[in-house]
Amino acid sequence: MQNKRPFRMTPQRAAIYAEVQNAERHLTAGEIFERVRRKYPTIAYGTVYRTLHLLAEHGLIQEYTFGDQAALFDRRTDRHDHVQCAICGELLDVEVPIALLARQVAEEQTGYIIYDHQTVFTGICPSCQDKQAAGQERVKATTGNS
Amino acid sequence: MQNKRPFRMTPQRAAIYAEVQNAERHLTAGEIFERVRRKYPTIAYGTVYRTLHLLAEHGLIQEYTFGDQAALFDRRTDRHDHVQCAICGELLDVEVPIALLARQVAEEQTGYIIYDHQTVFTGICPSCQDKQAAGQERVKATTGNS
DNA sequence: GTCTATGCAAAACGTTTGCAGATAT
DNA sequence: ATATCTGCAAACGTTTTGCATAGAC
Repeated sequence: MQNKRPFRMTPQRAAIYAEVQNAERHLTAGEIFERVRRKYPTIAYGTVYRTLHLLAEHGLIQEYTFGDQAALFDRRTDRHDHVQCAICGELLDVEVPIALLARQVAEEQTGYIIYDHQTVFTGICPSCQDKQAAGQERVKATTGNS
Repeated sequence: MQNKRPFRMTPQRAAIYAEVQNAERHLTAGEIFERVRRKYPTIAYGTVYRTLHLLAEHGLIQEYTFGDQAALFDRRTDRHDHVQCAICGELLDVEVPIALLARQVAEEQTGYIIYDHQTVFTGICPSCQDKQAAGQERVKATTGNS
């Protein structure tokens, strides 16, 4: 099922892979490009994209696209879901064990053979909840509203 | 919560809305543009995009982006999930009633307040299952494999 | 010597935007 | 009159691609 053509782990590719592994969060290709460029100032955008897709094809990283934003790359290679804050955009991993039940329902309804799924929860993160609460206080303190 | 600035239902906007309503499946902005252009040959891409976003803001249609493909517009305005065929790309609506349980789990794990979610199931549609089966037959009939 | 990878630059793609003229209230 | 809407064209951000050079096996 996987592309088994031999591929070389060149220094550039290793650096790109390392950035994904060491990232504190999911990064866009552009962010990875910027970070890798610190060590390889001549690296090209095209190389970064080609490498990220190569790594994803070989199952070493995962690529996600949420909404109309730039694609994000994830060091995790196992299936998991995400929550995203509608205000600040923060994106977190989350484990929601509903796979079997949900897939069965989907298969029965459609006749498809389902082998994967992805859920994105949208909400408000704790930090933005606090900011909202503070905002409400401020509104109450001044006037009703205009 | 909704933009209540008055907006005019111009002939162009009505035509765009009608195409989304009458579509046999989810359409991209480009497809909607092509279809509306049959009646309004001078309509501009920009008008189509602006109108689709306007309609979505007012809750008259919904916009989805899956993977890195172009955004799709849906006449349905209620929450529902989707299955997509990994081979032919067909995209279908599906109803998977796991909302409350899944959201609770996500909220507990992250501290977020969740108010929406979207699941995309990936699999193989009945038609592509048949084609695959036929392909397997052909392979067996000729040789083991090269 | 042959195949693969890189850098560069241009192009492709979907989408958004500034603006002047047209249209509606 | 005043505000909104349209068409046009240019710009935008992301991603892909062609090609010549460089490097690995």
